[in-house]
Amino acid sequence: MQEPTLMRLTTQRQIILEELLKVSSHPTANEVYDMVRKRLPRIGLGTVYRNLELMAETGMILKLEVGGTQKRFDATIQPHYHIRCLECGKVDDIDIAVQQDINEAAAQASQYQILGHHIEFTGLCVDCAGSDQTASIN
Amino acid sequence: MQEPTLMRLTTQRQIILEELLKVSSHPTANEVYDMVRKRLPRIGLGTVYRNLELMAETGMILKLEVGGTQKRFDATIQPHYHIRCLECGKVDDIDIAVQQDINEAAAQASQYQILGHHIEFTGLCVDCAGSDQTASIN
DNA sequence: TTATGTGCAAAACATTTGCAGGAGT
DNA sequence: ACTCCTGCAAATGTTTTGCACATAA
Repeated sequence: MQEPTLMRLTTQRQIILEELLKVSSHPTANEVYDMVRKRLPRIGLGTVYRNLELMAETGMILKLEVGGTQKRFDATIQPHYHIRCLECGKVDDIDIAVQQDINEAAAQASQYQILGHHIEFTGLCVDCAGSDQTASIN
Repeated sequence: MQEPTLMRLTTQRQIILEELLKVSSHPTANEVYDMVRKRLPRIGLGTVYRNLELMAETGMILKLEVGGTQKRFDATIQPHYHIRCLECGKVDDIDIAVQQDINEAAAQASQYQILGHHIEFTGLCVDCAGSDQTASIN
């Protein structure tokens, strides 16, 4: 008899989740690695990637596939949207109403089986809007 | 006196743009490379990357920062949204109305200077919805 | 003629993976 | 005990870059 495979509660996983819950900055895998390493100096980057991926698959956290070169992770799992600074790459939550109706519209406009959507705004954050050298891409 | 720097019309650029105009598949840089190489066998992948980036900066084409591991490029520059298959990674245009009002909402909800937004739907394409092994991430 | 662009190859990043030993249940 | 997980290091995949030569204007 095979029991269903369960995700073990390892120290590494606990601490990754704890650290992710502490911040609202949508860190990249490498930033999570840096945060976690302060408490678990011997953790490997591979472990961080594996666990972030696993936690995203099981719905404990969100993997943000926003623009830029790296994936980002978010412990806030309620549906919400993001805004990314084109200058410095920072990603913030943006509190506007979730467009519940557009999945329906999308279903009518395509052959796809719609599973969800994400809106990403782009712009300049307060810090970068001031120091005003025309935004670079990314 | 310095004339404004201009983008030279090289054979490579012409052909990259022509090939991109031929398709509606939002190819990755590597796919563009393959397409272009049939006509210009000695072109380098670096040249393709450099030119796609440059053409995106000047607004001739769109660089799509959608989910998945690679950036994609689109010769359709009118604002429009996309849908990505979670199973096979394909990206299609989706013809729903552009939400003109949400940039305004975003401006009120954040400190950012809003420059734009993009909506990415996720789901299963016709091919993948049929062969129904639970979608993998990406 | 000369600044800009190209091909090529190496470098730089981001992410994934194989494996031998370690730890949760 | 018996998997599943981890650290480490190597491999993979994507994009960028340095440089000597070529070419559009």
